[in-house]
Amino acid sequence: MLTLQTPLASKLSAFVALSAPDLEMLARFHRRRRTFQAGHELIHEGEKNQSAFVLAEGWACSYKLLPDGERQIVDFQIPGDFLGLRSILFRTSDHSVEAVTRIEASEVLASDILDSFAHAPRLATAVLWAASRDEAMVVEHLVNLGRRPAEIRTAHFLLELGARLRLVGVGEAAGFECPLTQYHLADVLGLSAVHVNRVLRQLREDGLVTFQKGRVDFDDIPRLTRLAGFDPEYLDQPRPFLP
Amino acid sequence: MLTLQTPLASKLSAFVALSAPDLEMLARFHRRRRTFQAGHELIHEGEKNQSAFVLAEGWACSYKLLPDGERQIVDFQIPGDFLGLRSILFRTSDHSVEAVTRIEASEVLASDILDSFAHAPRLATAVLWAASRDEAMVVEHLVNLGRRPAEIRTAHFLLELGARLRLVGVGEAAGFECPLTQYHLADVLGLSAVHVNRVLRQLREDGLVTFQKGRVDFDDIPRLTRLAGFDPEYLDQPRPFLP
DNA sequence: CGCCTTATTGACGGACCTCAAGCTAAGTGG
DNA sequence: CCACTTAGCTTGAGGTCCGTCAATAAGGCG
Repeated sequence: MLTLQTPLASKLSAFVALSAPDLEMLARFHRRRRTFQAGHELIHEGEKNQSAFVLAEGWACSYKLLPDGERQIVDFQIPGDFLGLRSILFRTSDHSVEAVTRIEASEVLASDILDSFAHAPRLATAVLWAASRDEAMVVEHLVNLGRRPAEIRTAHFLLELGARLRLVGVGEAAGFECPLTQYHLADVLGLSAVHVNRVLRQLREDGLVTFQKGRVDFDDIPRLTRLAGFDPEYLDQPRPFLP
Repeated sequence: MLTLQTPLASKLSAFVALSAPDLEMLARFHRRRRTFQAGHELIHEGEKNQSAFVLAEGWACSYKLLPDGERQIVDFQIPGDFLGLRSILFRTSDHSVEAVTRIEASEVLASDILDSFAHAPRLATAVLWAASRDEAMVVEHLVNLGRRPAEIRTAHFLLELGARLRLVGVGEAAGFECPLTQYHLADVLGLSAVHVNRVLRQLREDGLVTFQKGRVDFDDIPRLTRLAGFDPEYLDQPRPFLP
């Protein structure tokens, strides 16, 4: 019997109870494991025939660059997340992905995905669910950028990141190790690095969160959650939907 | 032989050549056709067991409300688009959907989707592709909100909308009929209605776009496209990926 | 030690918001 | 036919959130 050895398998199993053949098919996603240095760009916006990856270890981020050189980070990826899944369904990738830390990731070929759809429908459903969950996070991020002021936006982002990490068993309720710089925060929050710095100071002095020295510490979770209007519903991993 | 009678079927066929059994399965998505008045809320954020729909006629929008009553529109949907696909994969819907105009839409049950995954893998692949294309639009929108100033943001949005409509055979290159109010624009662009009004005037006086009386007219497409940094690559419908 | 990345803080300006008032067009009922 | 309402659009004045520019620490790391 196959065990749930990978973060992806355990994530998908939270949605669909996967059979032995499903897990075997899923295991094919994890051949071709590779290591990349921090800062390496795995997927290049605008280029054709890009691969996808499954992240096994470390942090990555997906982003787009604008004509004037500015960058908008779309999301950060943590172990168990796909990298560049969209880029194998489109001819050319609509975004870039780079390693934030040193990472380990397995290359997934288009044929792996397509075969799984043809021969393991439950796995296919699970992949659609994972893609939908990613989209839900992007949507929440979009609301964050469109309608929340900088301080609330930052608080919301840090709470979401903490919740996501907890779901894959990283960090504690009170905080987590965080390899991001204030420039990463600026690029994901649509702010200038200078303003991010001021907002972080404000949040720290108000006794809400401390973002410092590679760690995020939640100093007052109830007050912070209320301030941010944070509701983790859209991240929830219920009992399997398909038993 | 089945013909491509619905906008959804023709959209999916641009990605995957669907067989007769695929099309038959897809036809099941279109039983239960219903009509809704403008302003009717079809899908309710936070409620359980919501349906999904396929939009056949008219415009809809998906959005989230914030605690202070503000609204962020995530996207507009036009014929051939799914409404609330994510809400049937999650226990509770993470967003709301309402009709912008009078619309016609067919209710899609979770079982319709799941059966199609089990018995029509090519159709399943096509649905994943459609979901990924929606996500690509949300991502571009996110970049718009995070990093583009109001005027460029507005220009980009109108160009994207025009391009999407052309792909389903609505409107012309020079413009399109548009049922949106300036309040809709404000909610989708993350701006105040007052500022939207000023930006539209600016764009009109600069001879770039005219948004007036239920129509959008592109007055200088090359200059507008350059201003917005608009590249429709992410919307492209190439020859079928799976022949 | 010298270099480069990251963090910090101040001064100043501008993009966008809020409040407020008034306009137009279309509908509704007397 | 006309008062009245309502939804949508328009414009001005004034304030604020956040960006840019600039300078200085404060660490990693060869």
